[in-house]
Amino acid sequence: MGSPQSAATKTTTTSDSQSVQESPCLFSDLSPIKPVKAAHVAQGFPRFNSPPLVFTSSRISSNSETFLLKRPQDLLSSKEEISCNDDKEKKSADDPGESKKSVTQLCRVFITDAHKDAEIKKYAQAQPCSSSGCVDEYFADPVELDTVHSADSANVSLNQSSILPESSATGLPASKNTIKFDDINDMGKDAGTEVKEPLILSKQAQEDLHGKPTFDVKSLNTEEQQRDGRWPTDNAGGGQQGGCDSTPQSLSKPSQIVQMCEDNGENVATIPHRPGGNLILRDPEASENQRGLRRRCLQFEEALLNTIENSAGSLDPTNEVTTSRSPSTVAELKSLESSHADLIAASSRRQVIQSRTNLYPPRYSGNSSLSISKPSSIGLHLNSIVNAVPVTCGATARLKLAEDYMGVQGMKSASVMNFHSLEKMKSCPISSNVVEKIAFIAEDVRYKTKASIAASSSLCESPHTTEPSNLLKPIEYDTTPHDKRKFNSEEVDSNEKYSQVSPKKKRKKTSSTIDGDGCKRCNCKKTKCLKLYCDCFAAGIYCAEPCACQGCFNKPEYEDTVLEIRQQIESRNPLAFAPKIVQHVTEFNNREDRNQVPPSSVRHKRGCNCKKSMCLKKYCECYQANVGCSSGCRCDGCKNIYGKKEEYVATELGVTKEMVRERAGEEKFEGVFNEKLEMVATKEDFLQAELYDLHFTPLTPSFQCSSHGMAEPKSQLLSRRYLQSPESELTILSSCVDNTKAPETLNSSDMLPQSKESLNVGSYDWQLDYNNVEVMDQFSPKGDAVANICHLTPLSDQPLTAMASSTSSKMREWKNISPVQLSPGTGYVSSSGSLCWRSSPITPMSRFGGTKSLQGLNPNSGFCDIREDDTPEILKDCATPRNSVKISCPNWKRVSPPKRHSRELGSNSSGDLKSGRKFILQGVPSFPPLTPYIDSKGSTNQKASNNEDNNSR
DNA sequence: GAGTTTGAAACT
DNA sequence: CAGTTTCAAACTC
Repeated sequence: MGSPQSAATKTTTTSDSQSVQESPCLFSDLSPIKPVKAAHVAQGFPRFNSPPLVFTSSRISSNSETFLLKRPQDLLSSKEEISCNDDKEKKSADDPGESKKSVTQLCRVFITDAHKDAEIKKYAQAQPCSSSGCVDEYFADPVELDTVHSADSANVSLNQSSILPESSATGLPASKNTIKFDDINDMGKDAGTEVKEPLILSKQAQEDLHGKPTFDVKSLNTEEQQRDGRWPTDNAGGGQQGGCDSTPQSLSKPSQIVQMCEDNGENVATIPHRPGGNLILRDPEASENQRGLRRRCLQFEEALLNTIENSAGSLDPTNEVTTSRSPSTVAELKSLESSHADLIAASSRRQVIQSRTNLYPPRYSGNSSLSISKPSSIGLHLNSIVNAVPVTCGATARLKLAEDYMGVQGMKSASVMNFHSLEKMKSCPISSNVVEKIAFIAEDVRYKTKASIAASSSLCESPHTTEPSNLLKPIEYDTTPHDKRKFNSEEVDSNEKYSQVSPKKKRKKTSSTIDGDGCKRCNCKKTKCLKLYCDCFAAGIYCAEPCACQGCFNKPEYEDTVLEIRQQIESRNPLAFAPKIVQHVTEFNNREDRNQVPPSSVRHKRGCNCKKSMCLKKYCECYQANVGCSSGCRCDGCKNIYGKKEEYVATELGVTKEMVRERAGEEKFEGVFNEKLEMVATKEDFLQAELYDLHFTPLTPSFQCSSHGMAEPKSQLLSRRYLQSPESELTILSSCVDNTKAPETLNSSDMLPQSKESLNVGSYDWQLDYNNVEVMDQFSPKGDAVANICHLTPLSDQPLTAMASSTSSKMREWKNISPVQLSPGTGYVSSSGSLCWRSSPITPMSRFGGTKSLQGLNPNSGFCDIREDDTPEILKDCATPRNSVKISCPNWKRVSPPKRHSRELGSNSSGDLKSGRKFILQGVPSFPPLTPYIDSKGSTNQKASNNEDNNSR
């Protein structure tokens, strides 16, 4: 696929990113075109990613011009070196034996670097930095954006066009178009398709407006100049990328978001939405305002975006694609309305296309090297958050495109704020709740990104994002000295402490409550916010201003350390960061009558252990989450106002039995199965709950589903270890709940839709896959599991067919749900994010690499884990559920035996397992959706799976 | 705001 | 796996 020629410039440095060669071309090309991956994975991301990249590059360039240039190259050229350096710097990670770890670390490092870069950028912005800071908000766009590339010009042109219709259209010179085409050709199908329309449009526009290219030209020139100054060598790569990204955002972020949501499968559907974005362009004022917002968001987002892009190549492509497409559609629409609009749109597209073309090549090249790039995306939770934000935004925003657009930006900014400054978030119209959710999602995303990063070696995603990420990351990397990484160093602590010292500021009892920013306002003094004691850390978000923590390392600056610690914790407890609160959707939801998930369905995965508070105070996690106690709780004298443990158990049993019976009757399962099913059903509730959580918090969902649902009842051991941890996600749920205060019902409703969506996307097959995945996960929760899953690929399993029949109904129901819901960033992103997360560094990458077909696979990572738990339980219940559990228990990540294990397990209890799976599927319809998303993301999963195998081990 | 209580997280 | 310690939030005054 020839990494585009242009790309060669950058790629040349990396000459060999192994994976790059493989996937980069294809995927890179495809990814942009193929909305599937990109869209799925990164829908939310794309916006952020693209723009940030551009901006970041420009900004960064301002701050550390040379660094940026060099870094990308260096990074690309020699990831290994970087990795080595990182390792050295970071720690003792140097252990030669752990090449894999080093890789992951590298990825992380990059990510962290990206974050750091972002931070630096922020600082730079704060500083008088010439162009970036001031200009950004207003004129800056042109300049910074220009640096970014065509995107900027596009934006400018658009803006100007709105104001001065003439310039925009003509602005895009034919030469550019030609270039674009070339690049596009290189890029691949996506580019080509997109480009064509834009070209036409551009031609028309040109005809209409003949030469007023001045504006465009100027913008371009300025951009080029800046590029030259800043990124002499990297111009094509980073700048273009950024430009591409930027344009999309400006033009059609809303549309993109929508697309992201809807397009889980593909972009096509999204196109219609795009027009909205175009419409925005129509209104000069609105566009300008948006610009301001965008710009701000971008600034904050930049770093994150960069990372995101890297991580989620799919996203980038989607963005690009959307932009390209949107123009076409937009142009059409506009043609109807006004020639000016057409011209503008065309020009914008042209520019975008150009940027793409330019970008892609580099990206591709970068992709090859991308393994590195991945890290960028991953970055920290915060980064992920940022990334996630878009997704979440998409989810939330899907409802309101235009509004959301703004809101989304706000969200993004907010998410960014989490990391950097929450203040901006406030400006955003979006509710704090949304922001919180986003933040959580972001975390998930971040993990995804990590995974993607890990996968960077893997082909798929890397191509698109990789380059940008690489560029950014490398730069950031260089710029952001390793010092930060060494949170170990006391200096950092002291610094942070002093910096943060504003202790107890806000804390005030928001306690668990999350700020609009998503900040939990922790007050950690000894843990440096690197343990689960820290709400922020547990939630996967960076500590922010509101926090009164001392010596905090949970900051973007210390992403590396944060990631490392996170991994450590996850290694101990894969579910440590999974949402604590889970909702069972399965059977209740399955039935039409039960459309509403009873509030009781929401429960704490792990359950509380209250002895004195009687579950009537916030000491009780259940109470704190506004959920009732469940059978998983070990509390004494439970008086939880949201639901007593005893009550829950009683109802659960009754419900489960009924459910089992009905299904048994319907499905005609054997009596033996019925018993097992009952067991499963009880567990399923937990699982469902988990699934529910997943919807809210993609990252953990899988875990939730898997472990708790099934396992908790049986053995807390398994479930707990796997599922228990999930605070972050839970927080999301809790946050939602808190916000509404009728958390259960609301959440359930909300969650369910998402889950449904996800299910829809996933499709029945997915569910099956998940089941398999679960099994797999049990063996190897993380990457390995994924690989296994791939093999299993669910559908294949026959039992699945049976399952399908039973579950299919549920699935269908879910499917009935509007795809849009599914598309929403939340569920979608979250799922992916969760997956990434789980798999976290290791597996995630491979997953991403996978292709759509792999969908099931991707979800695997996250879902697999969940399913694993679930299935295991089920299996355990039926036959030898614990076997699976045993496998999983030891060390999910480590174990990760390939397919064999899963199958073996299945074979062990083959009949049982199958039956169990079926049941599970029925019970856990919600899962499929999630997985599907993941799958979509994971479309690359298959590939990723391959990579995962490599990466994982 | 300081001190106490509580239960989760971490450690052994 | 259980018990203990540590930790930070929740709570009280």
